[in-house]
Amino acid sequence: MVGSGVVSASDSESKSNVLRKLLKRANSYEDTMMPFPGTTIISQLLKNNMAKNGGPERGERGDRGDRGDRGDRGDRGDRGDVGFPGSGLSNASSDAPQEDACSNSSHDSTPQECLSPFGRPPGLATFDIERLNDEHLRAKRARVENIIRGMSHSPSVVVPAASRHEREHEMDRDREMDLDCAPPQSQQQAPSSPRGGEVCSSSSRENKRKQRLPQQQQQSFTQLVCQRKEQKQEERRQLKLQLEDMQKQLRQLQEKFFQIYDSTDDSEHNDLHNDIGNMSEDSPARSDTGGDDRGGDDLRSDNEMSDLDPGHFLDRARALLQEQAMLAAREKPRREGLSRSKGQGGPGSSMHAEGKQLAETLKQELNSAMTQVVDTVVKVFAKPPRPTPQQAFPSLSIPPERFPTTVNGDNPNFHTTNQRLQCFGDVIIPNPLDSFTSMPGMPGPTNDQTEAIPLVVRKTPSEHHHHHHHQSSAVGAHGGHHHPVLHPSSLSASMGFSPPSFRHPFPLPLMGYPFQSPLGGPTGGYPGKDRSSPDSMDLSRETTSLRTKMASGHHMGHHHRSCSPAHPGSTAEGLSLSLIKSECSDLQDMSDISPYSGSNIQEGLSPNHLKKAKLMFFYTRYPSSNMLKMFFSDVKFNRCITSQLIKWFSNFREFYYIQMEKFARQAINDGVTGVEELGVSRDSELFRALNMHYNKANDFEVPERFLEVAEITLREFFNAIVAGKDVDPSWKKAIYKVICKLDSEVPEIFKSPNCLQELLHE
DNA sequence: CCAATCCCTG
DNA sequence: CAGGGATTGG
Repeated sequence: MVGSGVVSASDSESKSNVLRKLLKRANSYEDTMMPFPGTTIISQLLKNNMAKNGGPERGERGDRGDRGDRGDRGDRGDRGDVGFPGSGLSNASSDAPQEDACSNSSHDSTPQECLSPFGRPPGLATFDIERLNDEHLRAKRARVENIIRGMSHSPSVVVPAASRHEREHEMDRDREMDLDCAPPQSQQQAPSSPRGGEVCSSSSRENKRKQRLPQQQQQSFTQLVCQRKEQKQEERRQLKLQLEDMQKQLRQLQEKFFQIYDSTDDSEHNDLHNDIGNMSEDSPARSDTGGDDRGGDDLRSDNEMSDLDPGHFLDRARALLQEQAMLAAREKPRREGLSRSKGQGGPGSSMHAEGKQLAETLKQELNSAMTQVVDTVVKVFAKPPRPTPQQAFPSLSIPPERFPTTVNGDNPNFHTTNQRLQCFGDVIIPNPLDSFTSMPGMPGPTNDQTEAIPLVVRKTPSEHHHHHHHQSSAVGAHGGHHHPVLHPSSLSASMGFSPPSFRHPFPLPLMGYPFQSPLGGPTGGYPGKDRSSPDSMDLSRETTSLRTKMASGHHMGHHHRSCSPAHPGSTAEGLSLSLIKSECSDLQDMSDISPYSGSNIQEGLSPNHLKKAKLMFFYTRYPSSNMLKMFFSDVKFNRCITSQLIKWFSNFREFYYIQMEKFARQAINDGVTGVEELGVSRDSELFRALNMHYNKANDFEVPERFLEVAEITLREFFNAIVAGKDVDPSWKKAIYKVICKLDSEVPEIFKSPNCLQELLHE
């Protein structure tokens, strides 16, 4: 567990780092910082500030996230199935991608960037003016920024940011592989459910979180209550840790700020410290040991924050930055000719006064913001654990006689703990079992009835527009449902128990494919990743998509109750955590109530998916199912979806080869004698035919490699026909074998659910 | 046995 | 493209 000792240690470390970083300001700091989940809001804001200032880091963005993450498909057999599910993920650092795989490298709309919790505030445009001639201020701001950065990396994080980021990648890869290879989980039977296939079941992996189970587990019912209480306290403790970190950072920011502006008014300084100290009276060290019976404390400030949400907080912070900018701009003319280095030696008094004023404002704003954050967090945990009238914790509803006696030899605590944890930490993964049942080779009752369901779900244009609206506005500051500060990914990042799915949302495809919903159905089983996009917390989007799915539902007729309106009070809470919690309980209910809910609301493949698949065909003719899962990570994969995608590519190939054969024969009929005369260029008939099919709108630049492959294929056919091999009924198979080795890497951008927009926009 | 593919049809 | 039967390979 992250103890206070760790915090202080990294704290001192950060301070020393600060000095070093002040000296050598790395241009690339944005890269390392951007994807760091623990980045605080302050540093985010400051970073945005810097970006607006036109820092040199602008050009480096495209590099991020474009690294060919995967490679090594050469040895894949002519059958696409590598049999090793994780193979597509395994070679993180290997080969440089092939030439065309880089065609999108300069594209700078990586998922990470979309994740930036808030857009550039329009008000900061004033920076553009001063940016031209105010070197001093920029340098100053840069220093502040560096300070922040130094601090933001340290608290409660023992691992250096960079390696840590890498490690999370690794972990997730492992997790995915585990997921794929995992043996069938013991399907747990909820007492109320006639068939238990989709009832809440957590893999033991997700149970890594400290399982401190008391010894007297025989006191089943009351014991469970106690455990839950402890869990809650544990989480609260973690949150407080995080809070303290933020406070620490704030304090350091204050100090550095004073240094920079040479404002050495100690009284105010101390005031602020006192304020912060007051706020953090619930110190983590204390709650670590004590921990019980402190709910009253947490409730104390509930009423102060009725209208509070992180959006508000962001607004305030943004206003703060604007204020800073204004002050600095006014200050600029006076500072002309002043000594540039103003470490501790006091420059002019006017500057002093203004700096002081600025410091005052900053402190106030920071203070209030901090207070709000604290209150918000506290409120979350003061919130009753059962937000919905339905049963949020199925473990509690299990008849008591079930656990005390170890029936069938399995540990009763396993179930209950899992279920409980699922409702707590792993709330983002509503039903992990669903991920399992969707894997190939996983026999599951939930898959059976999906067989005959039409797979392409066509949404109405209005709904489409709706989604777009949400997407575009999601980046903005309309702060209702976006909670960058307390977003799970940033929260859990510094917590000890981060549930797997909270981690590293960045390099992975985000949710929100134009027609698709982020969180899928009630069990929303994505293949174990990418569900931490801020958008995925968007309540209205979620409900919309649910509604969409049900409206378009092809007589999936199993009546699950509508879950759209079923987030009581979530918006009022304005916090993703609570939102998730309530959502979890809802999902829990779904699985408990409706035996078919597991695969009932399935995500169909939209026309856009088809389009994307066609474009992908330009790169890969024989994608493995695992590859497809990776590139269509926004669909809930089950047997049908997989089959359909594979069928698509099979159809693509069919058409492709038919064209090849046709044109080869045509060439022969035209008197072509040698393959040298056969070429495939962008204006050849063959290419036009192919492009017509896979890229009808011609809005995608077909990679050069595809032309080469097409040419090779054409020549293969030509040679085979000329050689008279076509008498053999299976003469094409040899050609297939050749062609299947010519697949190239699909650019990373295709993993993004929004890749169509990004690809076709260029 | 199952997944992937081929082949054909509509 | 989708469905469906046949085939193949693990």
